[in-house]
Amino acid sequence: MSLGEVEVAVSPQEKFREFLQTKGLRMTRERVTIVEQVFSSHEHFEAEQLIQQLADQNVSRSTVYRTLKHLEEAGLIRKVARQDARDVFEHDYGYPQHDHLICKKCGELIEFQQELIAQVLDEVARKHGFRMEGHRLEVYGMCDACCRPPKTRPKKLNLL
Amino acid sequence: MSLGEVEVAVSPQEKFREFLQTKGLRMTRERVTIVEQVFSSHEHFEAEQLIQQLADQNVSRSTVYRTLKHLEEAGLIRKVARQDARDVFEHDYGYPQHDHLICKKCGELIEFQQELIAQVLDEVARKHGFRMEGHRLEVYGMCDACCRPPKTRPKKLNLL
DNA sequence: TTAACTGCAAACGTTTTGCAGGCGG
DNA sequence: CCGCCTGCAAAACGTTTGCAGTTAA
Repeated sequence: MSLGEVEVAVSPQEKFREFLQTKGLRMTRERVTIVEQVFSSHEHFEAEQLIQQLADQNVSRSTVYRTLKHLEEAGLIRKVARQDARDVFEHDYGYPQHDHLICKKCGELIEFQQELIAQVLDEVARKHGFRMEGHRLEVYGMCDACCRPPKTRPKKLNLL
Repeated sequence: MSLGEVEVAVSPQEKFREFLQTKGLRMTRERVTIVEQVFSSHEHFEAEQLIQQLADQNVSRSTVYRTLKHLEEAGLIRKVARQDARDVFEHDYGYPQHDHLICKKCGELIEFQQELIAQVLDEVARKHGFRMEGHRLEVYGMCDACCRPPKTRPKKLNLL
């Protein structure tokens, strides 16, 4: 499934390097490592997670937080929700615009795309003379799996 | 229901008292005071604000936080956004469903109503077998006022 | 009476920052 | 060589909690 990716002309690494240059900042070993880890999968992630994964590569907590901030400013990632007291991030580069259904029970984030929403928001913004830069839409509730009573799902894994 | 008013049969105080009773909790002087303050205006507010306003009425920080949690559970208020690191609340009782434009510069929250959004979300949720309980939509950008650079008096456009 | 409530201060978990030394450009 | 970068530890932040005395019902 590694194929079929969106056509990103420039890799996240390159994109980040460009951003850093325009800001007079530098590409370091730590930053390369972080970008690598962040873009190694399309999963949502939290700072703490990243810190764990990078622990054996000698990247400190502070550097992770500092770099996440830069990545966000560079438009490579974005905060997508808050789970408990932690920020949840996801890719914002080479990834189509979408929003999330958030299960209050199991915490799962389900992505969905809905062209109409962006259109409606454009219209609303225009009406208010508001220069829209982005949005965050979190839909709360309970996911399909968590809705079903336990007894109807005896968890058969016949296909293993 | 009274003339012209929204159809709120019961006052926030009463509503809260009912909620507390069903939970085996009590209506105290502090809780009355807090509900009073919270519903004295329709403005958005933060915990810290409330704490300041209630300081001279001998309501402690802990009690404010604890009561906000109950008010939220009672459906009287809801978290509407995050500003910096703080939760922003607003009334959720006797107040129509709406979302917000949030100015990144001055922090202003502009409310808007858009029937279509709820409809779209209903549809999306159904498609995913998701039981929607609510949503939070924050639109980021810059408000009309902040978009115009010269603030107090429009200076002449002496282009350099 | 008795369980819930309160204020206080200490605790909490996440994120930020000051610092002294290290290194990219 | 300048000044951005790093790890560390400590601080900061909003929020929560343990406690012991207080109070609603």
